Amino acid sequence: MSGADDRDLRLTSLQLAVLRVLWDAEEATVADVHKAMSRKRKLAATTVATLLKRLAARGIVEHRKEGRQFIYRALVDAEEVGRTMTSELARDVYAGDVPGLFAHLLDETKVSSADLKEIKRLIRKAEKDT
Amino acid sequence: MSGADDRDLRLTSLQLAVLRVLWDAEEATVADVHKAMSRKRKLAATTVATLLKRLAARGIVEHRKEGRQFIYRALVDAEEVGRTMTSELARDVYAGDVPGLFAHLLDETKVSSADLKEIKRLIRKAEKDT
DNA sequence: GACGAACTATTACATCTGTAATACTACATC
DNA sequence: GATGTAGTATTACAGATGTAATAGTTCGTC
Repeated sequence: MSGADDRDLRLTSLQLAVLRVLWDAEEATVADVHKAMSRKRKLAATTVATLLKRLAARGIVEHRKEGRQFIYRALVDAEEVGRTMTSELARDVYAGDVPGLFAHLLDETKVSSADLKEIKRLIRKAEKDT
Repeated sequence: MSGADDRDLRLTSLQLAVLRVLWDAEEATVADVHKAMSRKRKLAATTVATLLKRLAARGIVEHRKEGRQFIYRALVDAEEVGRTMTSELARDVYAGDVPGLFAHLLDETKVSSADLKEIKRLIRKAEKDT
């Protein structure tokens, strides 16, 4: 769900990294997010707090207060963001040439044969309900 | 070719719109780009000039002078940009879950059956040279 | 009830982006 | 050679982003 609101879902790599933590954890404090991200990027805790606050201002996440700390949770799901950004990529970079996008996908990110199998299943499904 | 340079290929929608003109036309003046874009976005000619100049500063395009005007051409091809941005999307949004990305692709952008056919061909090819 | 610790809020600042107005320059024409 | 004109160069400015330091607030503990 989380609706087809009007929020702008153009998100940067860093913002997505923050969101990922929330997607994985459902709810998290600033400290939690900071910790979870620390493996990949070493940012000051206040930086993470700023990022979360900005995302909150955009309606991408929200928080409730518990004691003196904030518990954040995402207001958009990965589904939504994925769909949006994928369509934009297809439109902006591939001028709508979806097979072209797909070709790159196959080519660049090395897709495992298990993945290929899964993808073929998806195609059969798509063919059915055309 | 156009090499695995160190240029940052993170490009916005607007920047890609400019690039698209150059990709389609091989070479173009500011006026050409302005005109080509005008169907979609009405920008001042100086705005387009600014965009091109900034892209040039980033090494994404280059220009040569002819008379008093500049002839621009892209220094990166669509291939390159597409690959880069697709991998980033897969990494950042899908945490590397390529079938997930693909599922969205099938689901959201309505893929024609011709495209599905083409995609299946690509898969067979990928399976072969695994 | 004073103090440090744990948190959030405020402020900072350089860079990039979108958008364009204005200033400058050189060529064609009268 | 003065002038309009077609182009580029310079300057502007607000909003977003990455990054964080510092300031303020509130518990828990002596």
